[in-house]
Amino acid sequence: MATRSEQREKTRQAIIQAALSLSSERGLPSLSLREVTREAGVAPATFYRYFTDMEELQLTLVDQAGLKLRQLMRQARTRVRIEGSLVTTSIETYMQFLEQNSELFRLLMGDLTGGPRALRQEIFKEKQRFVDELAIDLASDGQTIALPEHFPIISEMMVNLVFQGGVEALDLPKNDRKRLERKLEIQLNVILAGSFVFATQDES
Amino acid sequence: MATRSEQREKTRQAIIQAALSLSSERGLPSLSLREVTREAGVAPATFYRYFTDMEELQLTLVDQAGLKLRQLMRQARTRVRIEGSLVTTSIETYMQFLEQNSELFRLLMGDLTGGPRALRQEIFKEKQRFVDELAIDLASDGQTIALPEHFPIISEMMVNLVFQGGVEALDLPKNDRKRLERKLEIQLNVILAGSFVFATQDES
DNA sequence: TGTACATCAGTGAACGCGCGTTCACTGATGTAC
DNA sequence: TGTACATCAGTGAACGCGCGTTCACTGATGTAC
Repeated sequence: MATRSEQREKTRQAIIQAALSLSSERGLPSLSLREVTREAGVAPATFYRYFTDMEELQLTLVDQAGLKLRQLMRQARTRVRIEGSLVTTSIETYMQFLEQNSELFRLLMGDLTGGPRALRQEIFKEKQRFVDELAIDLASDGQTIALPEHFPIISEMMVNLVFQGGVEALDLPKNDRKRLERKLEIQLNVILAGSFVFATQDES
Repeated sequence: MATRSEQREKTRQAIIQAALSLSSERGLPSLSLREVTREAGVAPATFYRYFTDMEELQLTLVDQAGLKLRQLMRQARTRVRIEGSLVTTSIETYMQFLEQNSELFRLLMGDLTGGPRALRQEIFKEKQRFVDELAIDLASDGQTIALPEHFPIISEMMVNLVFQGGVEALDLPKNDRKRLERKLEIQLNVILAGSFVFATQDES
């Protein structure tokens, strides 16, 4: 039935998924190899057919999370340019992603600040890529008015705030999340208003 | 020489310090009891004279970190009101604290987003207290102009951004930190400018 | 000050356990003819 | 299609190790008289 390579990929994903779902309760770094393989339904030794050690699995997870998030947000911002309100649409999309990929996401944020050094740097790079893309989109969308050198800075503000807000949202019940969405909206609008002021105040 | 209670306190602090300094390399949650006592120079069994388990030690560390940070920042903001520039002084003070207490700090941020649930909530409360205090200070300092209902929101923005920036600063060399300080300054000023706009735009 | 007793911070040995890692293996899938 | 052999995903048993926790103990500090 299943070809060898299909089966291989299936097992690989089972291990990754197991690590992901276990990591949402306790942190990634404190997961044991045996725990993960047990959750995945394979023998401990099987792990070594796919990863050299736990650290490699962690890096894989981070890559995967970052990739997925960036794809989704990029696409969201494209949609924004067609539909209208940048702020509202972006936040809604982000929150949707958050609900569907909460483990992936908590992992990304948690290890950004608290994990082992190597992991932190990897995640930071991932976040930076994300900020860069947003800066480009903001600069080219025509709605956002800011000093040219401020685009990377306000992008970073937005990403930091939305990410931080998002990760806090995970621990909240549904209706509190709506309130948080509105708060994020205000925050982003404050930033847009502020950057507008800087861009227009002293035109010589 | 040393009284019993002095000695007791000294050992307690040795354990706490050991956990702190070990936690900066790998996360708090993955520290073992034996590791900590080894680093502290006491027998494993001694641990139980001070804490019921590792979780209690973790909560102690978080409390301690939060307390120390809030004290320092409050005092910094008082100084601000005397000296002048809120933004510059606050950031400088914060960065100073960061350098002197980097472990304490990374711990606070790391477990805010990635640690076990109980720990996350404890740290979140700590951060919220911090945001509340800033909101009060901003509202009463006369320099900051914003809609009344925006004070808590912009306080949270500031705290989130500065905390996030700070924790990233820990991995940077000294001179890059200066650049980061300047970036944070711009970010806070953008927020202040933005909140000003909202407060003044449609006065009916 | 000196003596007898109480307190209690810190210990060392022991326990059972889950861990990461290795290795020779099994048996299903894939390939060559 | 059928047969013989190669590949290789997955395994089960075994290893030595550090872990958390317990317990009866030691000996210095504190207290009462």
